[in-house]
Amino acid sequence: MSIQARRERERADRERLIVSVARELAETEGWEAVTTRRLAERVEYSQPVLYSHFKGKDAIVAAVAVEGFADLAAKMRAARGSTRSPQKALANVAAAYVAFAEQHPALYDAMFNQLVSLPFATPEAPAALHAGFDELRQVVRPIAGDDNVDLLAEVLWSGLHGLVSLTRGGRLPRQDHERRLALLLSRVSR
Amino acid sequence: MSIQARRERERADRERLIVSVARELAETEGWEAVTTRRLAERVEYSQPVLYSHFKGKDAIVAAVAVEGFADLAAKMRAARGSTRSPQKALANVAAAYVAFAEQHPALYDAMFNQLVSLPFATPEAPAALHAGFDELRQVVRPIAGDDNVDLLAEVLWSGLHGLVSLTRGGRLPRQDHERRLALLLSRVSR
DNA sequence: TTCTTGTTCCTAGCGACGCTAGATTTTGGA
DNA sequence: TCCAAAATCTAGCGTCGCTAGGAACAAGAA
Repeated sequence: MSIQARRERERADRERLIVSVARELAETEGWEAVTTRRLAERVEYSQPVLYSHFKGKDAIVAAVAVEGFADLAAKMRAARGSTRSPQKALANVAAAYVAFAEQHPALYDAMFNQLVSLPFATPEAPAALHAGFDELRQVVRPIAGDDNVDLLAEVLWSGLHGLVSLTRGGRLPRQDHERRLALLLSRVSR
Repeated sequence: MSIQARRERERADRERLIVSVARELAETEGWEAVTTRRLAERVEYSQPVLYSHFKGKDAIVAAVAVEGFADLAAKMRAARGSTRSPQKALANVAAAYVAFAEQHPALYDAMFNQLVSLPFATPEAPAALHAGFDELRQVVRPIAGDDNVDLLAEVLWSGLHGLVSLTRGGRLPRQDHERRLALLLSRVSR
């Protein structure tokens, strides 16, 4: 009995190890450096072990992405803090979102580009995902007026994501990034 | 003299053929089906001829993307037409943008996701790219107020791109797509 | 018309990828 | 101590982007 418990514990540890090594490798060298061979080598197991934990490479990327969503949600929560002014709260959370994307480009990639198959706008979506979206909802509520809060949160999210992803892809010059963000917020918030 | 001209003409034809076959293959079967082998087979040449035209596969994708930018710019231009009302013009152009992304997902992917190395926010950027951005500028000018027109055009672009790409990735439910778009426009345009 | 020279193009193959079948080692219990 | 089962590895499949080196071809000279 206890011995099986130990085995399960070890398996869970190894699974966490795989995910964190994948994440670290992606964050330091980019996703193109994350191959099943390299990953297996760093985890100090052979390739097939990866497939006893995850259905395929995509599933590993997905696991990393879920970590990313949790981190992002936490960052946004912290940024909102106990800010009184709705405008300030909005600005802080938006800035946190953008900063997260800039500081963790590979993670952000996994969350929004790499991956297509994570359940999202459904109840089965990871909790961290709902938590992150809730932050946007909170911060948007005071400025929604007659508009639907959920919809406005989604629109804000779209604006932030668009800004971030066009900038990261070189589509927008990095130069006026701050001004664009400020303009987006000022327009969205009236 | 004339014979070399013929050769150059044939080379140019073949290059166009490669790009259009790549585009067709991508649009019908997705980019993961566009391999250099399959492409070469459909063009009825061997793989290495691709590399005598393009530096690598990325360059072929880039060529397809440039076609995409031209098409998108044309669609937006047509949508604006001679619309009188600034609001209507904005709505039409935005709808055209979104429709293009929905009708040509693979093309849109090449333009905004697949590719990182196209020169963008610089003078060397393909003309079609400037043309497309100009459309946004035109349509945004009347609603800019005291704000910088270029910046507002970029913000609008970000919003549209965010909406499109989150929806396409399953991050936003397709259901209220229209309402989100309307909300984005109403917020941005005051 | 035949030969030579330079270009064009293809065959074959390299290293790396994600993934898996089957052999081998390790493990815990009889 | 031995055995069955579980865990793990070795080896390899098919595919990828890309390229070296040779074969086939065309154009000008003899």
